[in-house]
Amino acid sequence: MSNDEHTTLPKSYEEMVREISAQHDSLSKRLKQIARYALDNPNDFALKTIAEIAKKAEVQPSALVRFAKAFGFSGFTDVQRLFQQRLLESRPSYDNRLQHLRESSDNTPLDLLKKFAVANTIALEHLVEEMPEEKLKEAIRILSDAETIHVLGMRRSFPLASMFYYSVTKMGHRAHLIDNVGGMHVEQQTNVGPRDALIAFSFSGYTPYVTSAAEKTHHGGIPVVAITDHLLSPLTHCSTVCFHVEDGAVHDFKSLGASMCLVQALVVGLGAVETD
Amino acid sequence: MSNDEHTTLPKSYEEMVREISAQHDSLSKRLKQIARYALDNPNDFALKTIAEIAKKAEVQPSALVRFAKAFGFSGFTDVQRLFQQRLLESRPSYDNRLQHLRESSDNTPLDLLKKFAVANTIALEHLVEEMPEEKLKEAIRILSDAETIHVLGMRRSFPLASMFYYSVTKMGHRAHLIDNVGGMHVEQQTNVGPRDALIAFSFSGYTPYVTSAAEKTHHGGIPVVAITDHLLSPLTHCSTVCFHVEDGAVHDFKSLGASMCLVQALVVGLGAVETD
DNA sequence: ATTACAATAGAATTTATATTCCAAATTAGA
DNA sequence: TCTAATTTGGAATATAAATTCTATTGTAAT
Repeated sequence: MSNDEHTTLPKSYEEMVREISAQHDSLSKRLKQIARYALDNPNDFALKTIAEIAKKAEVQPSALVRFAKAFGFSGFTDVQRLFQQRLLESRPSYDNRLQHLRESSDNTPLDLLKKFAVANTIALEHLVEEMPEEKLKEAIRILSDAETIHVLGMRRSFPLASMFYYSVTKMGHRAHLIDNVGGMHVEQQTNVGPRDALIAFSFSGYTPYVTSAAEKTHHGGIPVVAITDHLLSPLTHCSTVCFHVEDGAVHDFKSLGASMCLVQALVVGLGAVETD
Repeated sequence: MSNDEHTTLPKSYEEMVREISAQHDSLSKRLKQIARYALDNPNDFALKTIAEIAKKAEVQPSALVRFAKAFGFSGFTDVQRLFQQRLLESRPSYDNRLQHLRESSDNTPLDLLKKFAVANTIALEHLVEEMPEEKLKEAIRILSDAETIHVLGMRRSFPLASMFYYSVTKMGHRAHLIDNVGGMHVEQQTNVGPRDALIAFSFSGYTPYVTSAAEKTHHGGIPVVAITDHLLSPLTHCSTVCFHVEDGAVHDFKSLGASMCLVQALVVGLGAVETD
């Protein structure tokens, strides 16, 4: 009659999550929808009534019951109990882990992760505080006016460049990534036309080619938006708008969190302008 | 007839507790009994039914309703909601902050920047809290044992892949970026040998090739470290270790801050192991 | 295209849960 | 001690929620 359980029925929230993720592929469309909702909104699953959950998840109440049965339960109530358990387990008291972290000298992987997270968070705060609104607007105006945006960033900056390129093309803007494939950066760069713009990323190492490319473009009267790490960076004086982003570092490894954030803001800001 | 409320009715668990302790002396015997039970077993009050609570507290169900009314509520259900809130408060819901953020008013460039910064910060907190130490260690062990680390990530994930590649080679580890230049990803992938490892990045779009490459590698008995965005991602089941990172998003544009952070932690962790 | 099968929505039903009510018990004041 | 007011227990009721059932829709195979 009903679903034969190929598997033992979950006894805890964790088991349930594991089971959901394991069975997910073999579930029907509606049941998948519920599975996703469960994982994304475990609190609702714990406290709301079937009717409420059904409404929010945009399914029928009966579908929730079927969901429960698909995992071997006798009804949804049993599933709900599992999700309630989760609320009871571990209510971690809020510690001042930021402070504690800085003092800790360990370098276990988890410690490193925490340090990077803190470094990034601080960098993000800085970024927002130091950012003059005018600069952002100006940069977006430049990029928006460009027929094609040429994107340049090597080595450490390449992830930023490729991300900008991906996002901005996704938004429908014409762009070109100077990736130096085949060592053809010179050829790639001669493509920059008078109605275009260049966005250049360069950090501490300052790959010479990036600097010289920005210089040449800037002197040619083509607008350059630069993202770099220091006022004394070579890009400061060969760009129309220059952002100085201090990314957090741990053991000399810069984390690009803040720069990424800026890139995204530029791209989305660009999108907002262009759909007006 | 009924209890005139000398006081405004509680809006939160904390207010309720304060009210209970304030009124306690003026309550009847049975109601005192219930008050004590409520303070000692707030979890029961949040999750059990009236009948169950009544039984455990050795009172009549109706007494619980009277208790609620004594504090100005229309029924016990309202009291229960307050006690449920408490369970939710202890796990601050990121969703709420994000939600609030998305709905917030303006979309000036500076606003967008702020939104991304907050979204990233939240994602970072999340990342750290949810990360099991074992997973990190396991991943680092796998990568460290590999003769060559093959790095795979397309489209949106390409920035992550290229960053991992850059950092890890900088540290002196042998690595190979599957960048699909010249459409040669198939050829690039056949290079993965039995003593190597694969690290794969894939998010929501789940570029099919990345999935299939991970599958093939995994089934070939070669260790796979995956970084993806959801438990239901196709990578979950074709990887030796799988990280689920929820990056913040604004206007559907995911910011890679948290993923970047994880990448850096992996790389530096790897460096720490290898210099031992 | 046709059939067989599985999945689904929504109404109908059953079950459970909360609330009300009132008679009985308790307490306080005279 | 007697009376009136208050509190209490527990059955009766009303309300809400979960579950089942069925007609309908969707889907895959022939």
